[in-house]
Amino acid sequence: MNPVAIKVACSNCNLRELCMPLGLNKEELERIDDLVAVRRKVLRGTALFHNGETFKALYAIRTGFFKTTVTTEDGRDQVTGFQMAGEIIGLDGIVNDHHTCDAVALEDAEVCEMPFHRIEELSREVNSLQRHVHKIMSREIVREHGVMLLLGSMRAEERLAAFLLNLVQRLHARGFSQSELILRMTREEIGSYLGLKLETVSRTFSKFVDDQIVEVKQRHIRILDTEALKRIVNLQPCL
Amino acid sequence: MNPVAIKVACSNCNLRELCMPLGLNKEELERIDDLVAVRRKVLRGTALFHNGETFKALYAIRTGFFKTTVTTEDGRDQVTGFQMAGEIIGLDGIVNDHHTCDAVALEDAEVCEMPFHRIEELSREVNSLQRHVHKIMSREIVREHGVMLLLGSMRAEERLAAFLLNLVQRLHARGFSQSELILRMTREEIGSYLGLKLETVSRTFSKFVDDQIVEVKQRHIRILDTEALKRIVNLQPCL
DNA sequence: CGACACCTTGAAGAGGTTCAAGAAATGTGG
DNA sequence: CCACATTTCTTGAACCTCTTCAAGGTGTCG
Repeated sequence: MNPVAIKVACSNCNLRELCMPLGLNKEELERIDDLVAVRRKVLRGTALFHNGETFKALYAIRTGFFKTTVTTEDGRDQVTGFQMAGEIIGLDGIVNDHHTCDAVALEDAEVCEMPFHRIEELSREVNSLQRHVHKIMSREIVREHGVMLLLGSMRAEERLAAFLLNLVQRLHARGFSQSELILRMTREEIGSYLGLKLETVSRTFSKFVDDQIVEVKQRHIRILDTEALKRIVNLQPCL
Repeated sequence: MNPVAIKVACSNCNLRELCMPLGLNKEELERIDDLVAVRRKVLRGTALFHNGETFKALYAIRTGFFKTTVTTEDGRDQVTGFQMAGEIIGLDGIVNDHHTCDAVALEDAEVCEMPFHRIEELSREVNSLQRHVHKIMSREIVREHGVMLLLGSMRAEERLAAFLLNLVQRLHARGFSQSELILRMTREEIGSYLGLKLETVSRTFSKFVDDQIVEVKQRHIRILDTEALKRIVNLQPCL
């Protein structure tokens, strides 16, 4: 665990608008640069942090793709989210000074490590940073409400449709295609996130292919009919 | 919508240790008193705030019991949590300046309304308050991870057992019995929270009664065998 | 006391899981 | 670069858990 460390600057980072507040003046921007202690590379399959580890920093993803998972005493685990460039991970560690989930890179990744004590210091002085931190945490709470809704009340097809729409929407916001994507995770990981078994995920993909809603070649997905996916998500169960 | 408003002080509130940071000096305590704009009474069955309403404040529950729910376009809704005295609600509204869920009182309640701009102001100056706000939000994120685990990977009995253990533990922390509790919510609301139908909740209660794990008289629950509940939650599915 | 909301229980049915086998892709070492 | 091992994905069939539909019971409140 000796990460490659490179000194960097937010002020000329092209992801700034994703992970940092807008409308900062020059001086504030320079101070924000000091937030990032180091950049760290995280190889595919390795963890950025583990459940139980001491919490020291939040991480802004520069490149790559992560999953976060929680685990029960008896070894079951649940994927709680997939994170991509510009998103922040590590918020779970703040409460008890220890992380309560694992963050694992699903492809080679690079993150900006921002020591939390510095975030707290600086956000006392830069109001827009304070506001930003609050919004990021609130956004995560709201996202999780959505996942609870999905897990609590949707059927397999609805879950997978919602999942695909969400992924493609976030990718599109980052300049990628609205209709094509490459899944960075296995069927099993999708299933864990959606509360389904991997076979069910696979079968549901196959059903979507039959219905000509998507094309699936392994992890390469092409969405043929976005509207159909939206209809599936919003579909009233029966009446 | 013209709530009963009473001016109050945190400094002599017996719930202070639940909703406010510890170890404040006299001056800080006095300033924190100014956080609470008003107290508001919320009658059973009425909402403290609604989905879509402008976000202005966080609320600390003084007395009573709430549920929060999110709703889909097509009208399905999901209970995202039950909140009791000393807990904070409203965090969902920070991201977009609008609430994204409903908070409804399940029994007559009283809350302390804390305008969020004041919280932000004061937490720039009182470090322990800043830290406290961060922890509250992080705690909510971690709680929701737990719910995702429950919804994504547990079976009906495990869900209900986990639910009862969680409720009774929180009640115990507030000085109530470790073994007796009165449910403030219907079977349907429990079911919504746990991703089950009300009939399944009812049947699972009945099974627990058969197994002499609990006594159930409507909403009055007596836990006879806490260990059994814990075993059910931690039970490995098969192997 | 009667209306209404809430809860329980039964029987039938559906959706998802489990188990199993095979195919396709990926990685590894010679 | 190819053969082989490994991981990942797909598909089928049987099974099981939870849901749905239905009816009746219990409790509460005007």
